[in-house]
Amino acid sequence: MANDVIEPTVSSGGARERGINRVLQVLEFLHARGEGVKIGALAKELQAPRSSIYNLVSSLAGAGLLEINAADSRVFFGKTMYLYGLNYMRENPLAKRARLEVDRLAKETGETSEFCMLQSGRYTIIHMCPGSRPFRISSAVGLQIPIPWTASGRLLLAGHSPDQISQLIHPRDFFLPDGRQIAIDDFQVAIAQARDDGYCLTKGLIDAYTQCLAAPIYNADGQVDATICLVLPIDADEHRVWDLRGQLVETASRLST
Amino acid sequence: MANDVIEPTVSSGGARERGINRVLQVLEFLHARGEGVKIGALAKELQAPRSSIYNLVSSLAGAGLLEINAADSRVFFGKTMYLYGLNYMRENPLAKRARLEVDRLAKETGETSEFCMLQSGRYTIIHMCPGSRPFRISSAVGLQIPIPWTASGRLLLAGHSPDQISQLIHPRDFFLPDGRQIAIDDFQVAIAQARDDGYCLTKGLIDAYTQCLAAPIYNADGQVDATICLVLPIDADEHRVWDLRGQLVETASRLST
DNA sequence: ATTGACTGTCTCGTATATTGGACATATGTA
DNA sequence: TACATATGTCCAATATACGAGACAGTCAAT
Repeated sequence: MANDVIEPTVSSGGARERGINRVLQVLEFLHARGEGVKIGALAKELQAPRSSIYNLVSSLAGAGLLEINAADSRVFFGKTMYLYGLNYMRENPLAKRARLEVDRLAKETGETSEFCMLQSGRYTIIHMCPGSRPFRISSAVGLQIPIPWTASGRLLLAGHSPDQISQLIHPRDFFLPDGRQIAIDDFQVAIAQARDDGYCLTKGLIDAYTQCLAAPIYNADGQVDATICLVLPIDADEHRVWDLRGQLVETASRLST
Repeated sequence: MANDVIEPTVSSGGARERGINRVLQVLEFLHARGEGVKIGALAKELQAPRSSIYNLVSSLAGAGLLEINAADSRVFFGKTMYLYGLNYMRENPLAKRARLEVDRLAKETGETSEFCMLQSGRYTIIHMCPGSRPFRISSAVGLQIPIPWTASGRLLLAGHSPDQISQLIHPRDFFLPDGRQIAIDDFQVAIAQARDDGYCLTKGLIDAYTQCLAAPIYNADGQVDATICLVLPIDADEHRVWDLRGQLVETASRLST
């Protein structure tokens, strides 16, 4: 009674999933894996009955949401998933508008420009338009990056309490690619700062040669729903960065509802 | 007994669907509809129990595959669907290569260029790159067009028997936008012709001002898996069309396994 | 104020989707 | 050749997801 522990979501052993949750498990796993997986391996990795996965995959493959490679019988996303997914970009009011603005920004500034959101607790690039520099930043649509590594991440967490933030982010994500560690306290301060400033600039975080400039897009409730950001070379002229900041914030506020 | 009718797939009333099939039903419906639908309407249109649809939608929305518009609570595809779908383009060997070739063709020829496949029995534009003409053909990725209206459609049906073809295509699809009807016999002949020629050219079918040039992509079994096609103005120089035909066929055969 | 239509949430009995296991083939390796 | 491991398909038993309906709340029209 003194310690009336809440059960950690699932009682014991392996989370037993059925029905639609199995479907979601499979899709999530394939997305995380990023390449085709054999059905057997899929069942093993998900700790699910082989027969269940066979049934499930053949249903999804029948609809074209998954495809089974004829050569090596690996399972991966199919063209129906692609076509369904395009509906999001075509119809979602925010995504639709943001895409146009991002493309415009990239064209006008010559810098790589991105539209980002949280997707199932992960920082995700929804749309990106490469800049015109010969050495391009390696970034891509669909890429998921640890939240603390990014300027956009700081803004996207603005509405969350420190506790939520600590829980949301895996400790390993506080280590940058080069091994440096971001102190969690500094991070919390940076988030508050970014919220108050209405933009965020991070220098040399993911790599030493770039700085990222991000601005928040608010939804009707005043929550940060998404961000747009520019990826700039670390030695960009300070006045120009300040000017770009203005453009970015202006664009973001136009995208806010 | 004289009229021992085969039961129309499901005994009585409405096709009773459960589990994963319900999921597929919902997604298919939303895709066909092309815009957000209220949950209640969704249940009504699918003739499904309201409570089932509520459960299903909230599961899918929880995963981000669907999203519920906060303002008017309409349901439509979500960003997770978009991100999952991108995996298809990123990883599918054929789609990946075809996209590059289509972009190249459009750039080199200045004409609208498309990559097409059958998706659940419907002719679908998987990727498109607009040409440089001032008056663009209105075509878009994800667009589904009645098979008989297109040059690609003729090639995609190459492997099917006349019976299969008749069954696959809805009678209404033999009527062109302007009301003209395509005779089914002529259509069958055109398919055989296209198969033998290894390409297909149709003039003024969808509209009077364009002709379409398509070439088949074969899979390992020698079946037509997909096509690439060019959309040209109806008065294009004949020699140029012949030259483009060569380029197109050559590109398609490079894409064939 | 009354009516009707719709939304979102919940409960409980039961039709059925899921599953463990069996089977026949295929692939690989000592 | 024999042995081990994986694939794809099928089946019967049963745990459970689904569906009918109840309920409270919202909105518009009369």
